[in-house]
Amino acid sequence: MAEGATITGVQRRTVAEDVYNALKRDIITLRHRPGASLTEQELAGLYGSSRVPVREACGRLQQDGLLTNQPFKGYFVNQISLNEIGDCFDLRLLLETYALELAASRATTDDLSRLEEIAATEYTYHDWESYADFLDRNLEFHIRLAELSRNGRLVAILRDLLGGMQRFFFLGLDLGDFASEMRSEHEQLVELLHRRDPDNVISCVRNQIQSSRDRILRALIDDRIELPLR
Amino acid sequence: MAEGATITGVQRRTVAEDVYNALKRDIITLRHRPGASLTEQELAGLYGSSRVPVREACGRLQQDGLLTNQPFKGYFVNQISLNEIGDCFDLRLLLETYALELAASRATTDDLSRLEEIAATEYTYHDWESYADFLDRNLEFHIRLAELSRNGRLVAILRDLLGGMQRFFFLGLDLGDFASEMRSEHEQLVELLHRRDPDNVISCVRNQIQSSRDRILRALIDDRIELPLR
DNA sequence: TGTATACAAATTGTATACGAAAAACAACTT
DNA sequence: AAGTTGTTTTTCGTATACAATTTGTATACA
Repeated sequence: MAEGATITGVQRRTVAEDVYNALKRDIITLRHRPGASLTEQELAGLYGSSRVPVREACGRLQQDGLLTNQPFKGYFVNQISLNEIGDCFDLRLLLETYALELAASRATTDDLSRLEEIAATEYTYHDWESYADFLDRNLEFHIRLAELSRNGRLVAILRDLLGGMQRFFFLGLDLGDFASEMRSEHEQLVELLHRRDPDNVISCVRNQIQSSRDRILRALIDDRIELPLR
Repeated sequence: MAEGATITGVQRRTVAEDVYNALKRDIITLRHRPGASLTEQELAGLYGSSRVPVREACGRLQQDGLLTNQPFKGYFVNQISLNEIGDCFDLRLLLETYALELAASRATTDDLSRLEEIAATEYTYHDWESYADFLDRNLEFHIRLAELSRNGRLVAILRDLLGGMQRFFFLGLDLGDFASEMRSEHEQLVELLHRRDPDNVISCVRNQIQSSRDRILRALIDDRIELPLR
């Protein structure tokens, strides 16, 4: 869901879709800074389309929690606040552990094999271009993981939540080279699922989420970006 | 969030907003049956606007999980499946108990007083028109309750989830006269929050959600609507 | 100087027209 | 009768033009 025009999984190339992806990426990679003001006209110029596809893209980004519309003033890139980061991570913990609890009992060996293939994803430290790609694949991994819960609505919610958090994750990546660390975290999770070890799966994902949160908070404290404290 | 054009809480009347609300209500009250096919043109005619606001409305309803778009075929009202009902209720249990857990420790006496005012909402048995209004106010109550958690993202998720479940709730209402029962359930919850009794708050809401689920499943078994079994 | 008012500018909201892509259908071939 | 091809119809996607609404500004007046 929230994936635009789809034909049973195949995505049609539409201008609105392109604008959505491009704009989203630019927000996530902080090319558009939190608080920045963007008008439809401006965006239409920037991304080479008319205002109609821009409107559609902005509408979706509003639901993604990345943009806010102020009538007759324009769109504004949502601020990143410590509160919001905390809220999101609390929810991520709640929902992702729940998903894995279900997955541990419902996933087949086949499912897990398929998952292994995309667990192996890394990025190149200091290569900003690779960050965005990594974030996409990392998101896909977590979504596939969630899909093992066999609860479609849960997957949709997690997709939205994690999608909205990509911007946070981006902050954490440049802080240090965690590429291989994160990769082995992925593989460890799949391994534990293979062993049908629900308790350890839960505590494992819990630790991973905590360390992800810590990475990001450390990046913020390192003054990598100025942000409102509440 | 997900509330269309807003000026600090005040909602502007826009055609797209009207179409969204009207169409949503018609889907929730089953005026558009699950599986029904709707084209943009058709909807524009039905709701007296051009296709542009219809597109926007349908886009939002897709994210709400009420519509699906099949390119070049039209929009289709999503089916109601037992699986989906189960999934949604599982999530509701998880998220709403979590929200109340937070609320129990974070809500002020003032918050609770304000909540009491909207807890008292009923519907008139067999008066279908009153059902939709009741569902709206009931949703508002649960959202306000969730807001006491002070986790804005959680509120947004619950708004989407419960919003998408309105159609299920609708089914349950006509099964019997639960108006006063639901009202006292609301009041009981607020009462327990007042007493700062977290454990009982949780078990209370758990019971209420269970009985809500049972009502709906009973309505379905009573063959009130034909639906796919998986 | 302060305030009210009228006007101009900026921005979004909506309708409409046109084009592209897919689906539905019919005619044709084998 | 089945499959294939070509045409028509349907439906969506996009650009553009215009209307509605708000904001900001300048001006007149007290």
